[in-house]
Amino acid sequence: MPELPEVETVVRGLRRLLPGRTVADVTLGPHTVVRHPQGDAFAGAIRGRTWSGVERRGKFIRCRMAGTADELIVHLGMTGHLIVTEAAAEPAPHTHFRMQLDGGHELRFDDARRFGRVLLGPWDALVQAALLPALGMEPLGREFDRQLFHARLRKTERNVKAVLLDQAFVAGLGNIYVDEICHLAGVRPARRASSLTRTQRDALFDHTPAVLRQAIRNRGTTISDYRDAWNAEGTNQERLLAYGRGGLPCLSCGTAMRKSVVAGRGTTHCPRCQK
DNA sequence: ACCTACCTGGCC
DNA sequence: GGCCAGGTAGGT
Repeated sequence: MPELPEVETVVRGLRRLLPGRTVADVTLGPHTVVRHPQGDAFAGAIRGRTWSGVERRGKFIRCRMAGTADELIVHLGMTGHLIVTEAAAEPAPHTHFRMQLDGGHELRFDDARRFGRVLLGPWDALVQAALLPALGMEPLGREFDRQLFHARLRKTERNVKAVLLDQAFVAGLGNIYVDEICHLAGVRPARRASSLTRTQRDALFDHTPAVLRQAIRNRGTTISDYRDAWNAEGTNQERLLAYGRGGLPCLSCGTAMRKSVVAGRGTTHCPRCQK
């Protein structure tokens, strides 16, 4: 479900409440969505702690706690929700943890498909232990580097879609926004990356942050499941040009958009505008 | 560098 | 009943 703009919107929502709140108690559901640490250590390390800040890295949410290098790390998978709510509110189905906060709120995680992941620990140590993946460039950060982008695309035999979906290359892109980026850049997702012109690579590089920033302004894309930290839907689905528009006319040229499978994912492109 | 599996729910 | 879905990991 959630890609970088949705995760960023959740993070901004959490920042409005979490910092300064203390965790009075932690309740875990029957399913083991917590990957690390196992057993009671997870709840024990969080109970009594006070949240300091909330950050995003790729599609991961990082909730920092005062006085420790440990942080709560949440990946929403396809259907996960990290939500702040009144403590009295009925929990959503498939709620996997609840954290009672001072002031009458709870931080809750629910995830029907259980593709999400929850970990606790220092970020770098978890990467070292291979419990977290090493992530590539942040597309909205200063480190998003044009030269590196060109070099990587030039040398791989994979298709453009697979490369852009690779979290070890650029962190945070997913199926929706890769289709949008390719459409705006005029590039077929199935194109072998090494066959692109310099101009096409530049267009992909330039449209990546633009597409993500627009989606963040629109508080994310809600197709069905996605909600932010305050259970609100996004509006970016009203602005999508490619994703979900198979068979519909291209908004640039009117040609019917084509749906296919690229890199194992449903993919939509305009056969006329995208080369 | 590909597959397939992992889950549930919604839609045809 | 079968197919599809915004996510990754793990095996080939």
